[in-house]
This record gives sequence, structure tokens and C-alpha cells, in this order.
Amino acid sequence: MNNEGAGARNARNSGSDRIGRRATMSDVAARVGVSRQLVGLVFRNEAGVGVETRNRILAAARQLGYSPNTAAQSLRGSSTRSIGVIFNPYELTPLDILSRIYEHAATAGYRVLVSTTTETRTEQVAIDELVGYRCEALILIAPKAGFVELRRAIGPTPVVVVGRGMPGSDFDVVRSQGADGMDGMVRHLASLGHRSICYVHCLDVLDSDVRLGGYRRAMAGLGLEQRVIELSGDFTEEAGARAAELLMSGGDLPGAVMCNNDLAASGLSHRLLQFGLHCPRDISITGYDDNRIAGLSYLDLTTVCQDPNEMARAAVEAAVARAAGSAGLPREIFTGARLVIRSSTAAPSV
Amino acid sequence: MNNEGAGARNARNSGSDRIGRRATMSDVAARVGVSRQLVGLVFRNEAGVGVETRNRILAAARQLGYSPNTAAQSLRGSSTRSIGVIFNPYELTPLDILSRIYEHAATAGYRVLVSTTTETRTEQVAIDELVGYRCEALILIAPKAGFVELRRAIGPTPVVVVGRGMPGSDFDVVRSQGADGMDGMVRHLASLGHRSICYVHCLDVLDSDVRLGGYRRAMAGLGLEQRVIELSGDFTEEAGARAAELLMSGGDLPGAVMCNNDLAASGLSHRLLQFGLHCPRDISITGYDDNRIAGLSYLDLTTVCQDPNEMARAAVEAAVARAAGSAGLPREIFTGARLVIRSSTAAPSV
DNA sequence: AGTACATACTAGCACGAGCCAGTGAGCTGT
DNA sequence: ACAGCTCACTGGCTCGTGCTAGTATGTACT
Repeated sequence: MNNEGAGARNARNSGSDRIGRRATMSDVAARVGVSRQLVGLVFRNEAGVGVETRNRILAAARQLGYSPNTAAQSLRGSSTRSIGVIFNPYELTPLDILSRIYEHAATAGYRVLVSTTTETRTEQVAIDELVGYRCEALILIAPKAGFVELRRAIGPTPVVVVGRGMPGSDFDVVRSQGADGMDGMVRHLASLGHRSICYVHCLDVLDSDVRLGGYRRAMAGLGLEQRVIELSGDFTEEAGARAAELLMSGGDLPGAVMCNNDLAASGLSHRLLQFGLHCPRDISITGYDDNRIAGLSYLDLTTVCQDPNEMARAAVEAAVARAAGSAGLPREIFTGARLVIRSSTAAPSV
Repeated sequence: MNNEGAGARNARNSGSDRIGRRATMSDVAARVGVSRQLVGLVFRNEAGVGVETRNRILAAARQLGYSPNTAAQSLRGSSTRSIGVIFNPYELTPLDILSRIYEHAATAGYRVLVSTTTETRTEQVAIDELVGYRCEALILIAPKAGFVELRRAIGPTPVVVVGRGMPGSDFDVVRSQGADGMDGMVRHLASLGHRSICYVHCLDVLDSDVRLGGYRRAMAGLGLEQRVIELSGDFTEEAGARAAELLMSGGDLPGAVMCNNDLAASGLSHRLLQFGLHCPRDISITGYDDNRIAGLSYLDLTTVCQDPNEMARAAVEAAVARAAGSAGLPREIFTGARLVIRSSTAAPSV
């Protein structure tokens, strides 16, 4: 009964309208009356298929709701043509970078697989998932774990880290010229007449070390006194608010406060308003990242745009190169940082 | 040369230290000197493997850095045991839901595949990706497209929509009791002595229609005059700020403003401060969602917690049930909404 | 008429793992 | 001594697709 000769295979395939089962290439082929391989040629957009046949195949595929099975493609293909991305979705900058990664990867012919970290989902778990799918390279945006730990979890897959240094690793690194950005910011404030410029240094921020270095260098270069408020914790608006309280209780208010991220600037600005201090009338405030909130009309933050698009482009480029087998020493790529002047900075009131 | 009899297969397998190639079950088996099937039994945690053999297999797997190939599992297995989730990562509530979805899906033995929408990445593209991976069910958090469009893109896969109604569809729907939440909020404000309660109605928010309905019902029930400011656009803080401007130019200020989301409340609060109005001294402000920002010390928003965990649980449960083939009419599940009273509401100043 | 070659299509193996149906060794009971 | 059974393990087919190596058919050129 189950041995009907050559017809058996086709019989199985055409009996495919089993509930929930997706159409396969064989289903499409059977419908048109050609071989499965020909359908494959059409979907891979290869030459050597008659125009009329191609159209009939495409029509049948549409009718049957055929869509290629990615798992089968990954399994059979010599490469999976996919890049994995790991990030914390609660931070805005990584999100901006992610959306650009999608675009650049598509251009390069790569698929993007996303795996997020959360409070309860560790980097280890996120990595395992992507390794399971055999991504050809991973892009880690602001990872928390160290090199050894990450490398052990990831195995032989190439890695690109964005927004954080990885000294001594074999990872490629993409970070913005945070030092230059902060340097430019200090000069901007100085040119407005500010001499008392305080810096709010939130740890747990992309490239926070580099940014602080830029502030210090620029202040030293101008012969100005450095004043740094260091804060930790993930809730960066809260950090800004705490900075506001420290400033208010500190006696002498600075003319300008530079925050190393926009969220902190937002919290700072809000909290200072509650103390009756208006920005920029009473105090100038700056952010960093040029996130969505920096452009809000009531904040209108002077900030530094670290060009998520450029970071994404560099990261994808590095990932694709490694996926294609490029050897060589790990590279460190610095992307540009551009000062964005808005209305939260003005000449000091004194 | 390539016909060495029975040894050929093993030769291929053990020649596996080709650069970048991941170990497979066969590699592990060859290392231990057992069959591939036995390795499979170990990794599927099935009975019938000797204790010592099992340990040797696990040790070899660790040494070789073996990890199961998800694509192969999906392809071969009778089911892919994966649920796809589509959402816009720039909104906070979907993020809260997502992180819980990961947990509930894991409990149910399902993998989660994430595909985000962005300004440049349409729902269509996000759907195609997940369909390609043959997710057994999709969870769409606050999708923009309509039923017909979504169903066409998705094909026969079951769908659960979160945070939005889908009248006339065959999708399961999970939404919070937004009406009850708003009702409770109105009563809370009324009990503080407020009679002039304005409502900021941002469209493009989860269940915005239901929430507005709750406000209207409660106000009508108390015999209070309804005052609704309707705003559209994605940038919800901006919407709150615009509402503040409308209120200031309107002449008579309400004693309390209810926003249908926390971000708008934040923007409103900030902008009102710039006009010199302090919350809650001069005006009470409420949000909705109990997002991260609602808990910020300087906002400390009275809001409604719609329990992302509960929504995630319900969504995963529905998705898993459908994936397992449960038939029946589409269900609409309402999850609870709980009033969270903080310090942004107080008795009116007059 | 025969060679050369392009065009349109097909056969068959392979990817890595799941799953069903075995197989052989050792033990028990009669 | 032999059936009956469990335990530990293996053979072999399969999922849906990519890829290499083909086979027909026609058309052009010597």
C-alpha cells in the first residue's frame, strides 16, 4: 500500500494541504508540473529558467502561500548568511544602532537575528540562542561581560563589540570618538563664556571612559577647573536628578553641566526646574547621544550625535568581513561624533 | 580516492576541524566512539543511556564546543517549538511585555524569535522573517496594520494580538482592562476633591480607545464635565508638552490632567514646570502603564499598572494553545489593571 | 551530416538532527 | 535449554533546501 513506485513521492507532496503545514518547493513544483530544482532556481533568482515557466512558478507559489524555509536554507547552504545582534532594548542608543544594522545587513545580503538581554535574560542565554542558529558573526552592543567569558560562550564565531573597548581581545571594536565629542562640547561652552563647567559621569554608559577623558583633556587644555560628579546605576534619568540635588546642596552652582548621556540631562533639567532653575536662562545643560528625547521641543538639548548609522555601518562591515573569513588582527574603529547645538546652552547669566 | 568504503563517512566527520566549522553530533560521537544517535539521546535528555557513556558524551561535547544546530532541529522536528514576537522596541510597554514573554515561553518549552519594526522596517518584513523560520504562532504587540493585511502576510500561522482590538478577525486578543484602570483613576482624583479633570488622549497608544472609554464612563457616572485633548503622533512626550501649551493658552486650568500614557505625563509635567506650575502643588498629573519613568523620583507618577507580566502570560498561553492545534473561536482576554498611587496626585490647591 | 554550443530543465547527494524500528548482550524464570 | 524481557545502543529514513553534475532539445556553423 505504501509502495506505489515513482508516484509515491509526488503523492506525499500533493497531499500537503494538511492543516497548518506550509507549502514547500515540492508542492509548488507539483502544482506547476516541473521539478523542485527548477522552483529553487526561480527563488534563488538564477538564470536558465524560461520566462513563461518562471511566471507560472511564481504564480503557483503565491497561490499556495509558499515562502522559503529559512531553517532548511541555513542548514543546507554553505553559510547561513545571518548576523546575530545582542543588546539591551531599554537603552535608546543601541536601539538606534539596531535599526541601522537591519538596513546595512540587508544591503550586504545578510539576515539579522536579534536576541535581547533583560533583567532576567543573561548575555549567556542570548548568545546561546544565536549560536544555535549558527550566525556567522555576532554584534554585541555594549555588552557587560568580559572577554574571556564572552569568548567561551560564543566559541569560534567572530565578534564585533560596539560602544565599549575590549583590550586584549580578538574582537573587532566600534566606538565613537567620544573624546572629540566632549572636547568639542567644552569648547562650545567656553566660547559662550562659561568657565565653571561641571561633568556628570554616569558609568554604565557606552564609552563612558572615553567621554570623560575628552572632558578632562579639554578642560585641562583651556586651563579650567574640573568638577566631576560620578554616578552609577542603570536608571540614568535618576542619576541626572541626583546630580541636580548634589549641585543644589553644594553651594556654588556651575554655569553649565555636561551630562554624558541625554537621559541624565533630561532628569537633571526636570529636577532643576523643580528647584526653580530654568535652562538655559539660569544654567546650561548638555547631553550626549542625540537620542530621540534630545530633540523634544521642551528640552531641545545641545548634545553630541555619535551617528548610530555610522556605527552600524562599521559594525556590519566588520562582521561581514569576518564572516567571509577575513583574518588579521582585531581592528578598533572610531566613528565620528558631531556637536549638535540646540537651545539648552546659552551664555552664562552672570 | 573518494571511495574508501565504510570509513569514508567517518573520515569526513573527523576531518571536522575545518576553520570555523562547528562540531556536530557526529563529531562528538566519533570522539567518544559511539553512534550519533546516542549523542542525540543524551541531548534530548532521554532515558536508555548508560551513566558513564552519558558523562563521556557530555564531556566530549564540552571539549568540542558542541551546541545543537537550531536550524536542523527546526527542520527535522515535527514542530519548531518557537514563537515569534513582533513589536516596536521604541515603546516601553511592549518591551516590558517582551521580557516576560521570554520567561513564560521558556517555561512552556518554547523558543522566542524576535523581529522588530522600525521606521524603515515594516511589519511585513518583520512577519516574513518569522514566517521563514516557521514559528508556530506569532505574538504581535500593538500592530499597526489591519486584519486582512496581517492575515495575508502571515498565512495559516496562529496569531495573538496584544494591546489592540481586532474586530472581525480570527486572532486571539490580549488587552488590559484599560477602562477599569481609567475608571479607578477618575474615582481616585474625585476622592481627592477634583472636579475639573482633563484627559489627554494620545492615539497610537495601546488600547487608547478602551482607556478613553473608561474616562468617559467614570466622568459621566460622577456627573462631571468631560474635557478631552486629542493628539496624535508617535512622540508621546511631545504630545504631553503640546497638551501643556494648549492648557496654558486655554484660560481655565483643570485641577488634574490624566494622560493615557506615562511618557505624555512626563512631557506634560516638564513643560508645565517651565510655565512655573508645579505638580502636584498646582496641578495633579497622572499617567498610564507604570513604565520605568513613572517611578523616577522627581516624577513619581500616579499611574495604572497594566501588568505586563500578566499580559505576557496570557499571550504565551494563547499562542502555545493554538500552536498545539487548539481550535475554536478567537478569544479576547482582558488582564487586570491596578491603580498605583504615587505623589503626583494631591488635593486641588483651590 | 556532424560538431559545437546554448537553453531549459532534472537527478541525486548533502546539510544536522529527530525518530522509529531494530539488534545484541545479559538476566530471569521454568 | 529456551522463551521472554530489559538495557544500551545503532541503522536508516526523513525534514526542505542548495548545489554539482548531469540530460534532452534546438540552433548555428562548418
